[in-house]
Formats: sequence, C-alpha cells, structure tokens
Amino acid sequence: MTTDATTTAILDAAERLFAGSGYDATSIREITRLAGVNVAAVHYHFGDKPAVLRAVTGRIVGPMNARRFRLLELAQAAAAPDPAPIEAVVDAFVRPDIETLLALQRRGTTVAHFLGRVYSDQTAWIRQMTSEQFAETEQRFVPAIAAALPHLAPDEIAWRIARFAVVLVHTFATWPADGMDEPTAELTVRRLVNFATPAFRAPAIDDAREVDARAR
Amino acid sequence: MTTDATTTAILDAAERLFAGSGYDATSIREITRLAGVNVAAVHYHFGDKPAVLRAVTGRIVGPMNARRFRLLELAQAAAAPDPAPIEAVVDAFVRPDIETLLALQRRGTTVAHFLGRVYSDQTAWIRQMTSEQFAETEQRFVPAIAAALPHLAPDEIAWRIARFAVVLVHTFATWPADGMDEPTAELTVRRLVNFATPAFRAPAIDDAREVDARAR
DNA sequence: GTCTATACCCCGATAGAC
DNA sequence: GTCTATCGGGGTATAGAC
Repeated sequence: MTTDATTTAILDAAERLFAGSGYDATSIREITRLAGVNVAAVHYHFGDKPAVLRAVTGRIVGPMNARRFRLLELAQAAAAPDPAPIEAVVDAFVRPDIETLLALQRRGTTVAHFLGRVYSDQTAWIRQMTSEQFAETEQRFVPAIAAALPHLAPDEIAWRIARFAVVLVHTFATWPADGMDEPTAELTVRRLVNFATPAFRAPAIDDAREVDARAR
Repeated sequence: MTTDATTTAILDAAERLFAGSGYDATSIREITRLAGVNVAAVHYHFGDKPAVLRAVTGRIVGPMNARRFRLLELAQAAAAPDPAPIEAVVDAFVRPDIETLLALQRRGTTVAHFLGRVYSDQTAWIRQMTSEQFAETEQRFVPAIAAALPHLAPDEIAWRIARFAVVLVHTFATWPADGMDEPTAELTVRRLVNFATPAFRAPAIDDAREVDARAR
C-alpha cells in the first residue's frame, strides 16, 4: 500500500525539501536524513530520484484536479441551461487550489512552494510530467470558456489559459510563509478572478484590429 | 576590461548552459569545457559560481532596461500633454524585450531561455538579484500606469505589473527553439498587449463590488 | 524490508609552478 | 593570466548481510 509509514515519511520529507530548495539542490541523502530512514529505502520504495518527484507531485495534484472539475460542473449546473459565465469558470479554475492549500493548514505553505517550483521548472522531463497533468484541465476548461466567450477560437482560449495558469503558479511560488487565513484566501481568489476575467473577455487581435478600424 | 576574450568566452558558455539546464544543474567544469578555458580561469575572473550568474544576467538586463525606459519616455512624449494611454505603456513594457531578443538572432533563443529560468528561480539570493534589477522598472512604470488609470492605487498597480511580468517571463521560457521572425515577434507583442490591457483596466475589487451593487 | 558498506563519480575552490 | 594538481567534500546507486 501507499500508506506505508516509510513511504509517507519519504514523501513528506521530499516535499518539504523540494519546496524549500528545489529538485536539483535537494539530495536523496538530505531527504532520508529528514525522513529518519535509510538512504537505500528511497531506492527500494521508489527506484530513483525522479520517481520521488513524480510521487510527491501526484499525491498533491490528483485531488486538486478532482476538486477543480467538480467545481466547474457545479458552476455549469448552476447556470444551466445557459453556459456558465466567464467569471464563474475562472473562479472554478482558481478556487480549488487556493482552498486546498488553505485546508492543508501548515503543510499548505510547503505544498504551495513545491507546486510553484515544479510547475515553473523547464527541465524537459519535468515539463512533460506537468503538462501531462495539465492536459485534462485544459481539455475541460477550453470548452467551458468557449461556451461563455463564443467569439474566441479554441487555440486562443488555450493560449490565454496557459498564461493565466502561469499567474496562478506564481501565486503558489510566492505564497506567504505563514500561510493564509480564510479572508485573505478569499481576497486572493477575488483579486485573481477580477484581474483575469477582462483578459479572457478581450477580443482576439484580429477582432481588435476591426474595432480599431471602426473607431477611426 | 570586460571585453577580455576569456571573460567573454566564459560568459557565452555559461549563458548557453544556464539556459539549457539551469544554474544548479550546470557545473563550472562544464562551462570551462565549453568555453575552452581552464577551470581556474573562472575563479580568477569571477571569484565564484554565483558571480558568474550575476555577470551573465547583468550583461543582458542592463541594455534591455535602458531600451525599455527610452521607449516609455517616447510613448509619454508622443501623448504629451496627456498621459500615455495604457496600451502604449504596456507596449513599452513588452516590446523592448521581444525586439532585443529578435535582434540577438541565434543567441536570442538562448538569452530568452536563460532569462526565463533566472527570473522564475525562487532561490533566495537569485530572487534578490532579479528583484533588485526589477525595482527600477517598477518604479518607473507604476506612475506611468497610475497616470493612465487614475482609479487604481499604486499598490494595486504594482501587483498587476508583477503578475504581468510573470507572463512575460513565461514567454521567454517558452521562446521557440528556432527563434522568431519579425512578423511573429510583432504578433507576440500585440497578443500580449491585447491580453494584458483589459486586465490592467479592470476596476479594483472594492470598486468592482460597487459596480455589482449598482447593477443589481 | 531494512541496514551497512562501498563503488564510482562530479563538485567548487585554492595553492603554487610557470 | 594561465595551468596542473589536489584538497575536502558531496552526489546517486547498488551489492549483500541481516
């Protein structure tokens, strides 16, 4: 089982160290020292160092995405038969992450910093891992946004989601060291939604050129 | 002088390797191997490894910022006595970087990836270096945006600039491997400006609540 | 499943000859 | 300014006893 005590201790320690110093700067020996287990245990339970990163990431991202999809469905159900409005879709994108981190309490800060580092890492195999995990999110949110903003092509929507995701990841990376309380978290969600919604609503550049021409 | 051949060779090699693999994953020995110089030369010319990163960064960012400030002044002069409109300010923020990278031709891709890595690095001393370099930009652009959007508090403007900067850094990190041609670069600038302008224009969240109340 | 011991390698930095 | 040699350390991974 994955609930094995040694396995969990290794994951917890790795999460903390990756969050604080990044993957490259963290050694297996540090992880085992912090976890109170033997060096060989890591190789026995995970195989190699990349597998540890994959395991730490998967443990966090799985539930987070599940929550995100559920919230999107709720927003769509609430608006039916109309499409969910763009604010609600953006909210469903951001809120699950902020709330999950808040619910994790003390570990939330660690997890935020960990996600901030992994999701902005440009190392090829790490990028591949994160973009595979992100694929389902994109696949579900592009149609939701397309329904709310029918003037945008799917490619343009995907482009904007990717830029917005970058801002969200930056929020993780700069997560306050002492965590957030509930009002601050709510404010963060509203601030992000407020900032991003008009960006999503912007006409595509070809349309913008038409608008310019019309205004002239 | 800084035009010393050995110094330049080391900087060029370090830039390439940092761009491709990141700071941690690049060793001084690799750098000297690629530069065709001796290991000890790095310590003689720079002192230590962090100093190499600082030198590589400074060589790029100095001219880039100079160009950014000049373009902001031009935009302001063109609009005088009115404040420069927000589109023009955002354009002056983005364009110098894209154009500098384009002008660097083949090296532009390397420099873009290098900047993408350094400016999203969360290591304390690297963050300090980059935020010091960014301070002057913030200091100049906050008033320029405040003049165009008087409904926003300076703190809120700084917050939005920081988020937008993150998107720009992401553009560097995902710069096409074979570089950009001029039309693509122009399209990238317009796409970014088009996406970001409405985000800057958004009312602050307290104002937004008032707007919601008024609409009710 | 857990531990010790170890193989084998690379690292940053410096001393000192040239 | 450049090079060789070396110090003192840490790294991943595995073999093999328990």
